[in-house]
Amino acid sequence: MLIGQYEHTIDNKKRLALPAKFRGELGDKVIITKGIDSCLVVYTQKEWQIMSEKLGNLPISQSEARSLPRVILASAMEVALDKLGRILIPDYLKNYAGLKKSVVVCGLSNRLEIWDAEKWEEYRKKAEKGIEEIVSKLGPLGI
Amino acid sequence: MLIGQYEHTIDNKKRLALPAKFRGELGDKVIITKGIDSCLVVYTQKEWQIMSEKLGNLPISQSEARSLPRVILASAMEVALDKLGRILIPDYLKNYAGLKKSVVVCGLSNRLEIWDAEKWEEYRKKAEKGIEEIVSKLGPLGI
DNA sequence: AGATGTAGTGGGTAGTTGTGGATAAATGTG
DNA sequence: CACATTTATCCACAACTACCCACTACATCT
Repeated sequence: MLIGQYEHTIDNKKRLALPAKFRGELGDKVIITKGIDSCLVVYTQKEWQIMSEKLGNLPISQSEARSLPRVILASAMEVALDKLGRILIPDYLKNYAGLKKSVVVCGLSNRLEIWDAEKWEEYRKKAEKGIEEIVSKLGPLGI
Repeated sequence: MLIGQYEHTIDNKKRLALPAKFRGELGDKVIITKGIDSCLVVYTQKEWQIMSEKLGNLPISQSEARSLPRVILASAMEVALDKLGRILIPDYLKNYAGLKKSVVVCGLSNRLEIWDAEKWEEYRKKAEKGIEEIVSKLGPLGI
């Protein structure tokens, strides 16, 4: 299971080292694409399979339902890990997520998300406030 | 059953020995994550499984559906116990809980909590006062 | 009380990881 | 076709981590 967060840097060749803990699960090729909230998403080949099937089976009546797979699929890229577990992030994705030097790689059980470090901090702070309420309600109920 | 509290120290390599009494139940890998009230929570792999399934079934809004797993999963870390039952506490968790050298490890039946020793003292004093009230309310309910 | 065993703490060493750079192949351009 | 710029492969360093073992304190047992 992919969990945890790691702060890594994109070097001057646009390379990003994926956390060593994840490598076993990731294999030697991954799919990287746009995520929601201006982050990037990294799927294993297997998870991508599942994901793209889901996207293909969306009801096509709504216009959003058509645009979502277009954006996600068209943005996707298969990238290989080099011998040291680094991937190359294409410019258009790097720009989309506003990645600078310092980024955060988060494990989300079946996929990774890549955030610009500052953006992540911001997002996390906001999200944690809302979540504490939810969790504190759930706590006594058995979690 | 994980019960009791132990005061342990984090050595200069960020290692924390988990109480020997708990080791059998914990196995060789645990999940450590943020808790409420600036403490850390340690789950066994099994308990984490249960926990994450519950999270999946929460009735929540769209934006929460994204932020909740992000924050919860990203905050968590799978850490292995070394041969002497110690775990390595990642920096971001150590900072979150304000852990210094001396910490308190509490058993809470299905999980552990890790507190900075001073914070725990403070919290305990406050909580014990409140408990009298709570108990007096719960008493008639059969606890 | 002394011996024995276990637990908590501390440290040394070897291996791994993250980062940066060097060199070779590939691509595009004038 | 030659050149410049980009892309890929390889290697080097420093920092960190994992693994191993040693020491001390406390508890237990004889």
